[in-house]
Amino acid sequence: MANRSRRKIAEATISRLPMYLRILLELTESGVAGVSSEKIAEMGGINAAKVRKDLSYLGSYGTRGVGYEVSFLIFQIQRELGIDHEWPVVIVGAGNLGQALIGSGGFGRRSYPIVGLVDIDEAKVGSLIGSLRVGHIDELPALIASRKVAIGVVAVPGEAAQMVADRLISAGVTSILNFAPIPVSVPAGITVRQVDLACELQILSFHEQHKKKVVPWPQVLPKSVSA
Amino acid sequence: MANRSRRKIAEATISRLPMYLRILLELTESGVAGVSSEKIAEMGGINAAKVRKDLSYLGSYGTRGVGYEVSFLIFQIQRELGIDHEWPVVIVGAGNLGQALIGSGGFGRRSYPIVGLVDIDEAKVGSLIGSLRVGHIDELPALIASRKVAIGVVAVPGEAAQMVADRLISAGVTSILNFAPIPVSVPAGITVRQVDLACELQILSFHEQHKKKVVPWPQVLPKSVSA
DNA sequence: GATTGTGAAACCATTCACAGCC
DNA sequence: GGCTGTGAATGGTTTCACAATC
Repeated sequence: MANRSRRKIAEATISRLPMYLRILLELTESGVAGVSSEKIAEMGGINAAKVRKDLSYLGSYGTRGVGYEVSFLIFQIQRELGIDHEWPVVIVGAGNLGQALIGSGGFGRRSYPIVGLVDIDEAKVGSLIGSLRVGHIDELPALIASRKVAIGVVAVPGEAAQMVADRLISAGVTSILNFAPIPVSVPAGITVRQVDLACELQILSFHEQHKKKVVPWPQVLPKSVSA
Repeated sequence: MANRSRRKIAEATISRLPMYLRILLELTESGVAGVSSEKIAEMGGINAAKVRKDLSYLGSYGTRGVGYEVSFLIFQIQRELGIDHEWPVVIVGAGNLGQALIGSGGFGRRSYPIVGLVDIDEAKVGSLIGSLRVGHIDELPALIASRKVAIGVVAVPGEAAQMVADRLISAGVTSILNFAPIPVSVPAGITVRQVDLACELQILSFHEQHKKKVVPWPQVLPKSVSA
């Protein structure tokens, strides 16, 4: 409630909010109640001034001379990220990747219940993965409408990605998380995020190569957060 | 050979090189030989001036009035990314995610052969995943030395990530791609990239939430590339 | 006429440094 | 004394706009 129409949060800050949230949840689980920007910075591998500036976008929720209250910050970040309520998601593609996303638990736990898993392959339809029954892709419109799904996850091979995205959108989804290596195009108003696992490897080998040639040894590259 | 000690490539540019490579490979497969910055920009969902500036870091390989030669650009980008030769990788963790990374093919194909898959769980050791035998984590040092592995992939639950990273590093790896939701800390000289699948979802729900409240409809958010 | 390559301008993000507060 | 919050300084990225080239 406090911060409706505060100054606009910088895009770079938004991309770090999930990291802060992860760190704070970790602290909470270890029973820590208060934390300084210095400590958060160290845990995240970034600089303390950045932490303070980022957190100040949420509002002035720290106490000078003391630090931040962990549980209160968690609440504020969750609210900002839109996860003070749940976001049911549908996964298209019951292959290895789809299964990994379900199995990893990172999705279902905390705010993103997986309410449907569908595939185009008749052979997979009806089988069970974890406690989820694999549905047919034709069930998408009904599923999305009945469970009020806003976010669809594309976990299919590249060739099928555009088709799947189109079907998700026409079924009513307004955001897409795409794990296929081919970007999909979408009409205005639909948000897409593209995750390419191999791309991360390429950036890594770039640095690896140049480490050897340019800076022989003691260089600390910042840890990077995806996106 | 042409561009040793050209001006330093911007970090933001590096993060887009994998995208350009993907686009160019796609073009090549459709038999297209020449391309303009405009076309690349359109396919990547970005602005043409950015494409030109990015590509100019590699050298002046375009022809004014004409455009770029696809195959030559591919060669240059691959060289810059360090994938004119192969980078053998080891994956630690034979769970769903490890299997998905192997199965997706995006790794093994093109320059990153998976030369080892190990797990700490004795029950999994010895089983076959695709054509790979699952090894025991104790085999890491031998594997890394004999196959000259520089990059290790961490695909284990968060609790185990730091331990796995430490073992990879002491076995001789100098870069780590971490899929566990907990960042690992490493000594200077070791490069880490952190990929958090749930983090992408959180950013998506942030935009989803604010789309409704702030910008009601026609807004095109740029597609984003992970990292 | 078309398209690149690149200075210069505009914009955004990070870091510094310190006043303000506990 | 310790730590936050934030203006100001710095550094990096994107976009513009146009001369150079084919």
